[in-house]
Amino acid sequence: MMQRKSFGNMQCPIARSLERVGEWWSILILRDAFQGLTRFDEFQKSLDIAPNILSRRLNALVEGGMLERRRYTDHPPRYEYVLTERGRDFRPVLLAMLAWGNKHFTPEGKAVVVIDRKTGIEADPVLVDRASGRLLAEPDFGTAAGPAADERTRRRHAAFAVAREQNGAHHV
Amino acid sequence: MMQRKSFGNMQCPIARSLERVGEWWSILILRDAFQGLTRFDEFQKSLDIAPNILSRRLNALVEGGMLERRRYTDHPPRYEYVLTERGRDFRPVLLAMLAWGNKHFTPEGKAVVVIDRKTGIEADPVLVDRASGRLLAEPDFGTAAGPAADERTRRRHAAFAVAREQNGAHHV
DNA sequence: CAGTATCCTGTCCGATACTG
DNA sequence: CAGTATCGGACAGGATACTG
Repeated sequence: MMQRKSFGNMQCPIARSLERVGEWWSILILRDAFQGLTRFDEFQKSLDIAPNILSRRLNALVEGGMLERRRYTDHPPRYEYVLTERGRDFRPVLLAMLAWGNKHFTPEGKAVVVIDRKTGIEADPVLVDRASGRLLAEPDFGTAAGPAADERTRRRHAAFAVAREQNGAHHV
Repeated sequence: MMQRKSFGNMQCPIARSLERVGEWWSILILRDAFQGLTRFDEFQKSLDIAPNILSRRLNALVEGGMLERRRYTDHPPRYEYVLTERGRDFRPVLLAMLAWGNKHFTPEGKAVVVIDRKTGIEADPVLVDRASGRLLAEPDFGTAAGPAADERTRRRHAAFAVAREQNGAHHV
């Protein structure tokens, strides 16, 4: 009945992202890819995942454009899986999840942290606006219907859209 | 056999986060909660989700500490679901996913954007280190085994751990 | 309005065996 | 080493009916 993954308003970029990385393993595979893993059996050992499942997820990630399958030796033909630009762009999501997990699900302390590779000093990942450097926090920042929004999306974001259109200086 | 969600190295904060929000709907429900939705039927209409499934996911989110179930009227007893601090802290993940989706999966243009609510100007979400404000990008920043890392985690991050322990100024 | 109760289906995943 | 092929189980999710 469900022809393919389809969740509510498919215009939503979050829902679209989930179409690509919604499966459990996908995100962990990408995480490992950022660790530098590229080969089938590296992923398999790291994740302790059944080979058929790994194959399936890897192919899905390749098809989704997050990984590229590249032959690294000719005979026998051997392939490695490397992050594409799209895959690398997923990194902020991963780090945001890492920060969230570190804050809320590590009663025994942090097992993995983000560090400055030169100094070894731990970093504290926060999301900001690139131009202004301001923290992307409520209530200063919110979401709004974008230029390509359809009716339904626009209705969802009515309150913000108003503020945006007026482009005024009063708070909502 | 699989008693509960368990993926490879469960020390990893990303894997732990996935335990809580790994199901497809969970993230979309949180997204809607940030839109201000609080009531059962609001979620249901917005997501076009079966009521039993919504009930299941909502309860899981409450149990996981992301949402709080709060009685807002006594007779008849009515409840609303509001974000807890843990739930609100998930926002950067959502916005990072939004940014990723906007960059890669919107051939027709952006349907939803992050804006400054006062000015209506679109923001460009990027992840930085809170203290230094520096972009958390490769190769300057990476992940490393934290203080609570077990053997396996430490081995995974061997290269980075070295840099961290030496705390030196040379690059890896 | 805010769910619960049933029943059913899809598919993600695990286990295992096998191949170039 | 790098996968494919097959089988089976668990569970997320869908459809629908029903209740206070």
